[in-house]
Amino acid sequence: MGERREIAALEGRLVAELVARGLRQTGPRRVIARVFFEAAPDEHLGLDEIHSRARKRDRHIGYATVYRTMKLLTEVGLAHERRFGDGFSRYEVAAGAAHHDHLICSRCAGIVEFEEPEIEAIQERVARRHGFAVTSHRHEIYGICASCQKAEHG
Amino acid sequence: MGERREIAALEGRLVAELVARGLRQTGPRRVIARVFFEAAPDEHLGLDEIHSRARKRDRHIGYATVYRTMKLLTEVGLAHERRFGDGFSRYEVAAGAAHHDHLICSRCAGIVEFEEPEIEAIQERVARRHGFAVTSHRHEIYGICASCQKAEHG
DNA sequence: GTCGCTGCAAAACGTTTGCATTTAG
DNA sequence: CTAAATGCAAACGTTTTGCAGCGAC
Repeated sequence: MGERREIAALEGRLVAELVARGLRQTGPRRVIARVFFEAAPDEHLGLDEIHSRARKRDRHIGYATVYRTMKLLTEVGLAHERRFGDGFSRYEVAAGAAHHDHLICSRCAGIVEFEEPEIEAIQERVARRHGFAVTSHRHEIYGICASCQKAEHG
Repeated sequence: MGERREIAALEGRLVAELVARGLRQTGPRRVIARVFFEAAPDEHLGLDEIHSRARKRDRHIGYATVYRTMKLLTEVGLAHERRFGDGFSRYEVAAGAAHHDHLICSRCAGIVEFEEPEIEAIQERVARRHGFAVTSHRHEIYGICASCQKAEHG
């Protein structure tokens, strides 16, 4: 699997960004970034979760450092901050490539990602019609997932 | 203009809901609902703004009452709560009819609404493919609006 | 030795709730 | 009269910041 390779690549990009900005490579940063990069692509971790996972590797890491590191990762384009309806921010690895959106189950909070180039195209057209230059977008579909639908009939 | 009529209609729906639920018609509720219903369709007021407008008509209205009234309006389906990226909730009159989404200018925070049935259709298809029963969605396109683009070249 | 980074604790933020009082029905 | 609604102030949960000490370079 290319997983290892991809994480290494992400870490490489981070190091490059740090150097380019005259910032330092530190233990906490490395741990937090790695926890984040290693998360399953559909986990969408919140600060709390990242913090607790990071602590398993270095007990001293503080919440504020997680916050600041994720902010940094977002600024350099390695992370995307998402705000679903549940009150806190979640982060996902910025897919260098295709953008994707989310299907969110209102019952079990499960999240499925999807890509739909056709929607992206239409959306680009809509924006142009209104004179907007698109920088990003967010598209979330809320509903009840298959397994929760089944459970409901029980 | 049908504006007056429409506000009256919305107020009527609210009264009907209140009666149906055994709730009371009170001064503060009337004022808050009216402020909300009278807002321009693209204003997307936050609690703060609704509160301050309501206070202009009744100095005694408290923030908590605005909060609870907007929650009520949301529950009975007369308001939709929106959370854009700016940290607080905004409300808009629930268009009984067609759903619409938002184009948001990252520079001036201006908001333009749009409807795109084609996107809705595709999205329905995507959800079905994943076994989801759609209940709602949110689609926001972020970018720079025409006038901010011009300003930028200045 | 710098200057950035860290952890802690505390502030800030919008949202939400407990409670004593007021008021619609 | 009674239960619902109100305003205030305080509690919440999360995000953000101030600061003294620590550590990368």
